[in-house]
Amino acid sequence: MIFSSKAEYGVRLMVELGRQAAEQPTSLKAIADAENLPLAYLEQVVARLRKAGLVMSARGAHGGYWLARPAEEISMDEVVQALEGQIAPMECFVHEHTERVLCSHEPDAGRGCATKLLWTKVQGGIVRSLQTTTLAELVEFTRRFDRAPAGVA
Amino acid sequence: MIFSSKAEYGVRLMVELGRQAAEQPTSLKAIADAENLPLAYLEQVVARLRKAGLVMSARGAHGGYWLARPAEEISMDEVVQALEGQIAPMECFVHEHTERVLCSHEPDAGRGCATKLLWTKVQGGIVRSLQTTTLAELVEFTRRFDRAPAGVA
DNA sequence: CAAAATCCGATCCCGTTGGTAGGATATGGC
DNA sequence: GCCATATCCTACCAACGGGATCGGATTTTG
Repeated sequence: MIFSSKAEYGVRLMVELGRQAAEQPTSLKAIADAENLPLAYLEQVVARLRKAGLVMSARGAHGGYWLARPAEEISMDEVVQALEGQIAPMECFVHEHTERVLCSHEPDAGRGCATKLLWTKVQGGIVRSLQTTTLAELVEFTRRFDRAPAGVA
Repeated sequence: MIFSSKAEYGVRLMVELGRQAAEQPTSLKAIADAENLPLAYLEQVVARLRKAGLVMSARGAHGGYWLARPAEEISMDEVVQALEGQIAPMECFVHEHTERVLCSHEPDAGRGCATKLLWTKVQGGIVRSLQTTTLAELVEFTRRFDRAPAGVA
Protein backbone atom coordinates (compact mmCIF):
# COMPACT_ATOMS: atom_id res chain seq x y z
CA MET A 1 0.00 0.00 0.00
CA ILE A 2 1.31 3.40 -0.91
CA PHE A 3 -0.27 5.59 1.71
CA SER A 4 -1.07 4.77 5.31
CA SER A 5 -4.30 5.41 7.11
CA LYS A 6 -2.90 8.72 8.27
CA ALA A 7 -3.38 10.01 4.75
CA GLU A 8 -6.86 8.54 4.49
CA TYR A 9 -8.00 9.96 7.82
CA GLY A 10 -6.26 13.26 7.29
CA VAL A 11 -7.76 13.86 3.87
CA ARG A 12 -11.21 13.02 5.16
CA LEU A 13 -10.68 15.41 8.00
CA MET A 14 -9.69 18.17 5.61
CA VAL A 15 -12.69 17.51 3.43
CA GLU A 16 -14.91 17.62 6.47
CA LEU A 17 -13.45 21.00 7.46
CA GLY A 18 -13.84 22.21 3.90
CA ARG A 19 -17.54 21.50 4.13
CA GLN A 20 -17.91 23.80 7.14
CA ALA A 21 -18.05 27.56 7.16
CA ALA A 22 -14.62 29.17 7.30
CA GLU A 23 -13.25 30.40 10.63
CA GLN A 24 -15.91 28.52 12.52
CA PRO A 25 -14.22 25.89 14.68
CA THR A 26 -15.32 22.26 14.33
CA SER A 27 -14.44 19.91 17.15
CA LEU A 28 -12.53 16.74 16.45
CA LYS A 29 -15.24 14.77 18.18
CA ALA A 30 -17.81 15.93 15.66
CA ILE A 31 -15.54 14.78 12.83
CA ALA A 32 -14.70 11.52 14.52
CA ASP A 33 -18.39 10.78 14.89
CA ALA A 34 -19.26 11.80 11.35
CA GLU A 35 -16.50 9.73 9.79
CA ASN A 36 -16.51 7.00 12.42
CA LEU A 37 -12.83 7.33 13.28
CA PRO A 38 -11.02 6.94 16.62
CA LEU A 39 -10.82 10.34 18.27
CA ALA A 40 -7.49 9.85 20.05
CA TYR A 41 -5.81 8.81 16.84
CA LEU A 42 -7.32 11.72 14.93
CA GLU A 43 -5.60 14.02 17.38
CA GLN A 44 -2.24 12.80 16.19
CA VAL A 45 -3.28 13.16 12.59
CA VAL A 46 -4.58 16.69 12.92
CA ALA A 47 -1.45 17.69 14.80
CA ARG A 48 0.53 17.14 11.61
CA LEU A 49 -1.85 19.31 9.63
CA ARG A 50 -1.61 22.04 12.22
CA LYS A 51 2.18 21.98 12.30
CA ALA A 52 2.16 22.24 8.53
CA GLY A 53 0.03 25.37 8.80
CA LEU A 54 -2.92 23.86 6.93
CA VAL A 55 -5.42 24.13 9.75
CA MET A 56 -5.78 26.45 12.71
CA SER A 57 -7.15 25.64 16.11
CA ALA A 58 -8.82 27.12 19.16
CA ARG A 59 -8.55 25.46 22.54
CA GLY A 60 -11.13 25.22 25.26
CA ALA A 61 -14.86 24.85 25.17
CA HIS A 62 -16.40 25.41 21.74
CA GLY A 63 -12.92 25.21 20.32
CA GLY A 64 -11.92 23.14 17.33
CA TYR A 65 -10.22 23.32 13.97
CA TRP A 66 -10.76 25.18 10.69
CA LEU A 67 -8.91 25.58 7.43
CA ALA A 68 -6.08 28.08 7.51
CA ARG A 69 -6.78 28.99 3.87
CA PRO A 70 -9.71 28.68 1.49
CA ALA A 71 -10.03 25.16 0.11
CA GLU A 72 -9.38 26.46 -3.41
CA GLU A 73 -5.87 27.43 -2.40
CA ILE A 74 -4.94 24.14 -0.78
CA SER A 75 -3.38 21.58 -3.08
CA MET A 76 -3.60 17.96 -2.02
CA ASP A 77 0.12 17.72 -2.52
CA GLU A 78 0.60 19.81 0.62
CA VAL A 79 -1.95 17.83 2.57
CA VAL A 80 -0.55 14.42 1.77
CA GLN A 81 2.98 15.59 2.33
CA ALA A 82 2.09 16.91 5.78
CA LEU A 83 0.47 13.59 6.66
CA GLU A 84 2.89 11.13 5.16
CA GLY A 85 6.14 13.06 5.13
CA GLN A 86 8.34 13.18 2.07
CA ILE A 87 6.78 11.36 -0.84
CA ALA A 88 9.63 9.26 -2.09
CA PRO A 89 9.31 6.10 -4.14
CA MET A 90 12.40 4.58 -2.60
CA GLU A 91 14.65 4.80 0.44
CA CYS A 92 17.58 6.23 -1.45
CA PHE A 93 15.50 9.28 -2.35
CA VAL A 94 15.46 10.63 1.16
CA HIS A 95 18.48 12.46 2.40
CA GLU A 96 18.40 12.45 6.16
CA HIS A 97 20.36 15.68 6.52
CA THR A 98 18.86 17.91 3.90
CA GLU A 99 15.34 16.50 3.81
CA ARG A 100 15.88 17.01 0.12
CA VAL A 101 14.48 14.34 -2.14
CA LEU A 102 17.00 12.82 -4.46
CA CYS A 103 18.75 9.56 -5.14
CA SER A 104 21.85 8.95 -3.09
CA HIS A 105 22.93 5.74 -4.73
CA GLU A 106 26.57 5.38 -5.41
CA PRO A 107 26.94 5.02 -9.16
CA ASP A 108 27.56 1.28 -9.02
CA ALA A 109 30.68 0.21 -10.78
CA GLY A 110 30.84 3.56 -12.53
CA ARG A 111 27.42 3.04 -14.05
CA GLY A 112 24.43 5.31 -13.79
CA CYS A 113 21.75 4.30 -11.32
CA ALA A 114 19.09 2.80 -13.56
CA THR A 115 16.48 2.55 -10.89
CA LYS A 116 16.84 6.24 -10.16
CA LEU A 117 15.61 6.98 -13.63
CA LEU A 118 12.51 4.89 -13.02
CA TRP A 119 11.71 6.10 -9.51
CA THR A 120 12.11 9.68 -10.61
CA LYS A 121 9.46 9.16 -13.25
CA VAL A 122 7.14 7.53 -10.76
CA GLN A 123 7.59 10.27 -8.24
CA GLY A 124 6.86 12.82 -10.91
CA GLY A 125 3.64 11.04 -11.73
CA ILE A 126 2.53 11.01 -8.13
CA VAL A 127 3.44 14.58 -7.30
CA ARG A 128 1.84 15.90 -10.45
CA SER A 129 -1.43 14.12 -9.74
CA LEU A 130 -1.48 15.53 -6.22
CA GLN A 131 -0.49 19.04 -7.19
CA THR A 132 -3.22 19.31 -9.76
CA THR A 133 -5.93 18.48 -7.26
CA THR A 134 -7.26 21.02 -4.79
CA LEU A 135 -9.15 20.38 -1.61
CA ALA A 136 -12.02 22.36 -3.06
CA GLU A 137 -12.47 19.76 -5.79
CA LEU A 138 -12.86 17.01 -3.23
CA VAL A 139 -15.29 19.05 -1.19
CA GLU A 140 -17.30 19.80 -4.31
CA PHE A 141 -17.33 16.10 -5.13
CA THR A 142 -18.97 15.21 -1.84
CA ARG A 143 -21.50 18.01 -2.20
CA ARG A 144 -22.80 16.48 -5.37
CA PHE A 145 -24.18 13.63 -3.32
CA ASP A 146 -25.71 15.71 -0.55
CA ARG A 147 -29.07 16.02 -2.24
CA ALA A 148 -28.87 12.93 -4.36
CA PRO A 149 -31.32 10.14 -3.55
CA ALA A 150 -30.06 7.13 -1.64
CA GLY A 151 -30.09 4.91 -4.70
CA VAL A 152 -27.09 5.82 -6.79
CA ALA A 153 -27.36 4.96 -10.45
CA MET B 1 8.23 4.74 1.14
CA ILE B 2 6.18 3.71 -1.81
CA PHE B 3 8.05 0.66 -3.01
CA SER B 4 9.94 -1.87 -0.97
CA SER B 5 13.41 -3.15 -1.65
CA LYS B 6 11.88 -6.00 -3.62
CA ALA B 7 11.17 -3.52 -6.38
CA GLU B 8 14.62 -1.99 -6.15
CA TYR B 9 16.39 -5.34 -6.26
CA GLY B 10 14.08 -6.80 -8.85
CA VAL B 11 14.45 -3.89 -11.24
CA ARG B 12 18.20 -4.00 -10.91
CA LEU B 13 18.10 -7.70 -11.59
CA MET B 14 16.06 -7.16 -14.72
CA VAL B 15 18.41 -4.44 -15.93
CA GLU B 16 21.32 -6.73 -15.30
CA LEU B 17 19.68 -9.46 -17.37
CA GLY B 18 18.88 -6.93 -20.06
CA ARG B 19 22.54 -6.14 -20.37
CA GLN B 20 23.34 -9.77 -21.13
CA ALA B 21 22.88 -11.58 -24.40
CA ALA B 22 19.43 -13.07 -24.80
CA GLU B 23 18.84 -16.75 -24.04
CA GLN B 24 22.19 -17.02 -22.32
CA PRO B 25 21.63 -17.88 -18.65
CA THR B 26 23.16 -15.66 -16.00
CA SER B 27 23.50 -17.06 -12.51
CA LEU B 28 22.01 -15.25 -9.55
CA LYS B 29 25.36 -15.33 -7.87
CA ALA B 30 26.89 -13.27 -10.64
CA ILE B 31 24.15 -10.69 -10.29
CA ALA B 32 24.36 -10.69 -6.51
CA ASP B 33 28.07 -10.02 -6.74
CA ALA B 34 27.72 -7.33 -9.38
CA GLU B 35 25.01 -5.45 -7.51
CA ASN B 36 26.19 -6.38 -4.04
CA LEU B 37 22.90 -7.89 -2.95
CA PRO B 38 22.17 -10.87 -0.67
CA LEU B 39 21.92 -13.98 -2.83
CA ALA B 40 19.34 -15.83 -0.72
CA TYR B 41 17.01 -12.87 -0.79
CA LEU B 42 17.44 -12.40 -4.51
CA GLU B 43 16.14 -15.93 -4.94
CA GLN B 44 12.80 -14.87 -3.53
CA VAL B 45 12.74 -11.79 -5.67
CA VAL B 46 13.51 -13.57 -8.90
CA ALA B 47 10.89 -16.20 -8.10
CA ARG B 48 8.23 -13.54 -8.46
CA LEU B 49 9.57 -12.48 -11.82
CA ARG B 50 9.63 -16.07 -12.98
CA LYS B 51 6.07 -16.75 -11.85
CA ALA B 52 4.99 -13.63 -13.72
CA GLY B 53 6.58 -15.01 -16.86
CA LEU B 54 9.09 -12.20 -17.20
CA VAL B 55 12.20 -14.32 -16.87
CA MET B 56 13.01 -17.91 -17.70
CA SER B 57 15.38 -20.20 -15.89
CA ALA B 58 17.57 -23.25 -16.30
CA ARG B 59 18.55 -25.37 -13.32
CA GLY B 60 21.78 -27.15 -12.67
CA ALA B 61 25.37 -26.22 -13.33
CA HIS B 62 25.78 -23.31 -15.75
CA GLY B 63 22.12 -22.60 -15.28
CA GLY B 64 20.64 -19.22 -14.53
CA TYR B 65 18.07 -16.71 -15.67
CA TRP B 66 17.35 -14.71 -18.81
CA LEU B 67 14.63 -12.42 -20.09
CA ALA B 68 11.58 -14.19 -21.44
CA ARG B 69 11.07 -11.39 -23.97
CA PRO B 70 13.23 -8.69 -25.53
CA ALA B 71 13.72 -5.73 -23.19
CA GLU B 72 11.93 -3.46 -25.64
CA GLU B 73 8.72 -5.39 -25.09
CA ILE B 74 8.82 -5.35 -21.30
CA SER B 75 7.11 -2.39 -19.68
CA MET B 76 8.20 -1.54 -16.17
CA ASP B 77 4.59 -1.60 -15.16
CA GLU B 78 4.66 -5.40 -15.49
CA VAL B 79 7.92 -5.69 -13.62
CA VAL B 80 6.93 -3.60 -10.66
CA GLN B 81 3.55 -5.25 -10.46
CA ALA B 82 5.15 -8.68 -10.34
CA LEU B 83 7.46 -7.57 -7.57
CA GLU B 84 5.16 -5.50 -5.42
CA GLY B 85 1.78 -6.95 -6.19
CA GLN B 86 -1.22 -4.78 -6.97
CA ILE B 87 -0.25 -1.13 -7.02
CA ALA B 88 -2.96 0.40 -4.88
CA PRO B 89 -2.67 3.73 -3.13
CA MET B 90 -4.90 2.62 -0.28
CA GLU B 91 -6.23 -0.47 1.46
CA CYS B 92 -9.76 -0.01 0.22
CA PHE B 93 -8.55 -0.36 -3.37
CA VAL B 94 -7.77 -4.04 -3.01
CA HIS B 95 -10.60 -6.48 -3.26
CA GLU B 96 -9.48 -9.71 -1.70
CA HIS B 97 -11.78 -11.87 -3.77
CA THR B 98 -11.45 -10.44 -7.20
CA GLU B 99 -7.91 -9.08 -6.99
CA ARG B 100 -9.51 -6.24 -8.86
CA VAL B 101 -8.33 -2.78 -7.93
CA LEU B 102 -11.10 -0.45 -6.90
CA CYS B 103 -12.39 1.43 -3.91
CA SER B 104 -14.66 -0.55 -1.64
CA HIS B 105 -15.61 2.24 0.70
CA GLU B 106 -19.18 2.40 1.71
CA PRO B 107 -20.48 5.74 0.53
CA ASP B 108 -20.39 7.35 3.97
CA ALA B 109 -23.63 8.86 5.04
CA GLY B 110 -24.85 8.70 1.48
CA ARG B 111 -21.94 10.80 0.30
CA GLY B 112 -19.43 9.99 -2.38
CA CYS B 113 -16.06 8.77 -1.21
CA ALA B 114 -13.92 11.87 -1.62
CA THR B 115 -10.66 10.11 -0.96
CA LYS B 116 -11.43 7.66 -3.72
CA LEU B 117 -11.32 10.48 -6.20
CA LEU B 118 -7.88 11.47 -5.00
CA TRP B 119 -6.37 7.99 -4.74
CA THR B 120 -7.63 7.14 -8.18
CA LYS B 121 -5.79 10.11 -9.62
CA VAL B 122 -2.61 9.15 -7.81
CA GLN B 123 -2.82 5.59 -8.98
CA GLY B 124 -3.30 6.80 -12.52
CA GLY B 125 -0.20 8.92 -12.25
CA ILE B 126 1.88 6.01 -11.04
CA VAL B 127 0.66 3.44 -13.49
CA ARG B 128 1.03 5.80 -16.42
CA SER B 129 4.62 6.60 -15.52
CA LEU B 130 5.43 2.90 -15.26
CA GLN B 131 3.64 1.89 -18.43
CA THR B 132 5.49 4.44 -20.50
CA THR B 133 8.88 3.14 -19.48
CA THR B 134 10.42 0.01 -20.98
CA LEU B 135 13.18 -2.11 -19.58
CA ALA B 136 15.18 -1.32 -22.69
CA GLU B 137 15.27 2.36 -21.74
CA LEU B 138 16.81 1.55 -18.39
CA VAL B 139 19.34 -0.78 -19.94
CA GLU B 140 20.26 1.87 -22.46
CA PHE B 141 20.66 4.38 -19.65
CA THR B 142 23.28 2.25 -17.92
CA ARG B 143 25.12 1.63 -21.18
CA ARG B 144 25.70 5.33 -21.59
CA PHE B 145 28.06 5.18 -18.63
CA ASP B 146 29.92 2.04 -19.66
CA ARG B 147 32.60 3.88 -21.57
CA ALA B 148 32.36 7.17 -19.73
CA PRO B 149 35.41 8.15 -17.69
CA ALA B 150 35.31 7.74 -13.92
CA GLY B 151 34.88 11.44 -13.29
CA VAL B 152 31.29 12.33 -14.12
CA ALA B 153 30.63 15.95 -14.94
C1' DC C 1 29.75 -38.78 -7.99
C1' DA C 2 30.63 -33.86 -7.07
C1' DA C 3 30.01 -29.15 -8.01
C1' DA C 4 26.91 -25.60 -9.44
C1' DA C 5 22.84 -23.94 -9.67
C1' DT C 6 17.74 -23.32 -9.22
C1' DC C 7 13.91 -24.19 -6.17
C1' DC C 8 11.17 -24.23 -1.76
C1' DG C 9 9.55 -23.46 2.89
C1' DA C 10 10.26 -22.21 7.66
C1' DT C 11 12.00 -19.01 10.72
C1' DC C 12 13.68 -14.78 12.75
C1' DC C 13 14.63 -9.81 13.77
C1' DC C 14 13.06 -5.42 13.77
C1' DG C 15 10.99 -1.03 12.50
C1' DT C 16 6.62 0.93 11.41
C1' DT C 17 1.69 1.46 11.98
C1' DG C 18 -2.55 1.93 14.09
C1' DG C 19 -4.30 2.66 18.30
C1' DT C 20 -4.75 3.44 23.55
C1' DA C 21 -3.89 5.70 28.00
C1' DG C 22 -3.26 9.42 30.87
C1' DG C 23 -2.71 13.65 31.87
C1' DA C 24 -1.60 18.85 31.25
C1' DT C 25 -3.50 23.10 29.55
C1' DA C 26 -6.78 26.44 27.92
C1' DT C 27 -11.54 28.39 27.41
C1' DG C 28 -16.51 29.42 27.88
C1' DG C 29 -20.81 29.22 30.58
C1' DC C 30 -23.05 28.92 34.91
C1' DG D 1 -14.72 29.80 41.00
C1' DC D 2 -15.94 25.50 38.98
C1' DC D 3 -16.97 22.36 35.72
C1' DA D 4 -17.52 20.74 31.13
C1' DT D 5 -15.38 20.88 26.82
C1' DA D 6 -11.78 20.64 24.02
C1' DT D 7 -6.98 21.00 22.37
C1' DC D 8 -2.35 19.44 23.28
C1' DC D 9 1.46 16.27 24.45
C1' DT D 10 4.08 12.09 25.56
C1' DA D 11 4.58 7.56 26.47
C1' DC D 12 3.28 3.06 25.63
C1' DC D 13 1.71 -1.26 23.35
C1' DA D 14 0.23 -5.12 20.12
C1' DA D 15 0.24 -6.61 15.46
C1' DC D 16 2.01 -6.72 11.15
C1' DG D 17 5.00 -6.87 7.27
C1' DG D 18 9.63 -6.31 5.33
C1' DG D 19 14.23 -7.82 4.83
C1' DA D 20 16.97 -11.42 5.48
C1' DT D 21 18.93 -16.05 6.87
C1' DC D 22 19.01 -20.99 6.99
C1' DG D 23 18.57 -25.70 5.64
C1' DG D 24 17.68 -28.58 2.49
C1' DA D 25 15.60 -30.81 -1.91
C1' DT D 26 16.13 -31.08 -6.83
C1' DT D 27 18.24 -30.68 -11.32
C1' DT D 28 22.06 -30.48 -14.57
C1' DT D 29 26.87 -30.43 -16.27
C1' DG D 30 31.50 -32.37 -16.29
